[in-house]
Amino acid sequence: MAEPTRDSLADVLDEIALLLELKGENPFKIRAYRNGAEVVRSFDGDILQRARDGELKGIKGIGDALQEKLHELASTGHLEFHENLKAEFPEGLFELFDVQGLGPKKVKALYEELKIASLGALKRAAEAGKIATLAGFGKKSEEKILAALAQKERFAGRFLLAEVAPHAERILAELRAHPAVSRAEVAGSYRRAKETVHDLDFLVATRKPAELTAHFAALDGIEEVIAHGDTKASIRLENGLQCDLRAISNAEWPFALMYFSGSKEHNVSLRQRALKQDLTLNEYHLAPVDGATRDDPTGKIKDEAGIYRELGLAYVDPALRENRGEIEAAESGDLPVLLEQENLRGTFHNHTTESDGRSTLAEMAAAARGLGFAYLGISDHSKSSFQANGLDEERLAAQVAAIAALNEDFDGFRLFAGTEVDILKDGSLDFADDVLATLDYCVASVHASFSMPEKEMTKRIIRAMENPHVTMMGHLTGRLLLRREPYPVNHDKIIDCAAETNTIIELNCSSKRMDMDWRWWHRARDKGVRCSINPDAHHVDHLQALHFGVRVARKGWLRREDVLNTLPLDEVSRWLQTPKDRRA
DNA sequence: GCCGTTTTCGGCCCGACTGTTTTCAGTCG
Repeated sequence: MAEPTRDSLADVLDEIALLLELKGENPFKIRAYRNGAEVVRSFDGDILQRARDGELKGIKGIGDALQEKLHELASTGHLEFHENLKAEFPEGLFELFDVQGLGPKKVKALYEELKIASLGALKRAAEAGKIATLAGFGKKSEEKILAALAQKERFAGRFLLAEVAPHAERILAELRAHPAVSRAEVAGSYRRAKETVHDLDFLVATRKPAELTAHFAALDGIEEVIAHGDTKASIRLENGLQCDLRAISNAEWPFALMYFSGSKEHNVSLRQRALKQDLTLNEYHLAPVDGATRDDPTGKIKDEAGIYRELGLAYVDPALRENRGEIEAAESGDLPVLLEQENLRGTFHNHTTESDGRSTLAEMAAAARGLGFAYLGISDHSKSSFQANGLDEERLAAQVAAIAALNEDFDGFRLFAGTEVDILKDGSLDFADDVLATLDYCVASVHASFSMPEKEMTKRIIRAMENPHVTMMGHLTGRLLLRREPYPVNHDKIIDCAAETNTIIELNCSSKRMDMDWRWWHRARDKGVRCSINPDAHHVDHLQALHFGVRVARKGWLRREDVLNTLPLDEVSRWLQTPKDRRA
């Protein structure tokens, strides 16, 4: 078995939860495993080492049983309890859970009654009409299973944040235009700025809910109406994106908006907090629990901030609602003042037609000025990236000269000459130091030899960051969302190295990257690592990605002062000219 | 399986929709 990691520990706990569900175990026990997985994922510290050392005492949500299991898992790489559970069911059974409408009870019935343990077997049984004969299933269930399987084949089921944005805005505008709607919003993971979303959750405040669900179910561009009731409807767009609508009253708005914005974990935490004050929180109200003598605050709450206030908390921005410390920070008054899009003064890491971009140097400069930026960093590929038409030393020198010539004519705007230099297999760079020294800055990225063990890849990247000419680390894990897994790196070590060497880590906000992942920024920030929000633009239109970059940066708790490209031109110029070991 | 300033036992967040039922279980969010 591969070396255990934080994620593999959490994944095993989640898998145990699923297996216990299949066995029909106590639902609260199942929840304890799920909760434990979440605690492991978001724990602030080296939980892997603590698990190895058997030092997990005192972590909320990890009791005696989970402590022992995590210790066994971290120190030996496997868990007997887990292995035994797994042995009770065939491997393929797990993929059945990905079919919409199938939960543990139905999967169990399909397996026990019809010996179905794979998507293929499920399809064959449905087509043969066998499923409709099962108790608890009927003709409709069988049709739904076939439809869900077809849908699964056509669409991955998740979408990039930037990809769904136009649909979200279009539908939102149509809902707001309806005369019976007083307020409308997109809630859910879209509002929380998750890098990928599974569906869009719309919320409207109206006195005529049934009219709105009907309006929603009749929108343009719908492939299928999945469900349509008096207060709730679900549709699927032609691109496969599922959209849900909830219609509620004006008075319920703040409660519903909070509820449907999630995350689920954030909401659960708030509910538990409410219960300590004898209050029950749901999508309709924040009211006294049965039998409590206290007053009902529901009527005086007009917005989400009012709910937080009633619970003794500062307002929590939707991007932070992931139950990763934001509630504690809201209680103690330590929530960050988050970065705003208008704080950005420029951006680094952009390509031109000189390598694999589709806009020229002059076009990129004009586009950046059009957005009101004071500077734009150009960083075309280096020679090893021959697939991307990377520049050699000679072409790079010519580009530096071309940039200098353009800068002659600018007033209050500047192009910075840089490179996106390849980090070679051994951690050395594709350009020699004396070449890098001729540039304003340097982004270093991995573009080849992805399949290395974590240790080696981490060493490779650290060696690059230790170079005095490397300003920032580009797309740290090389992931392509929904397409390519990240290569394994030790984030903790890289963050520590970035802090020590004053190397910036990029938040590459190309919609398919969003790399480094938002989950790591809070920790990086606390260690003093600075971020640069870069679109990795290969066309003038790609500069728009910065909008989503800012939203994801906010999700990573980043403030204006944590982000290099919020500095005005004179300060950022001075900063780049200061030798790396003397930069603040 | 976890947790505790009402508790070391008895709670654990909860409502809408669908389909298969004839009063409700399962799934989803």
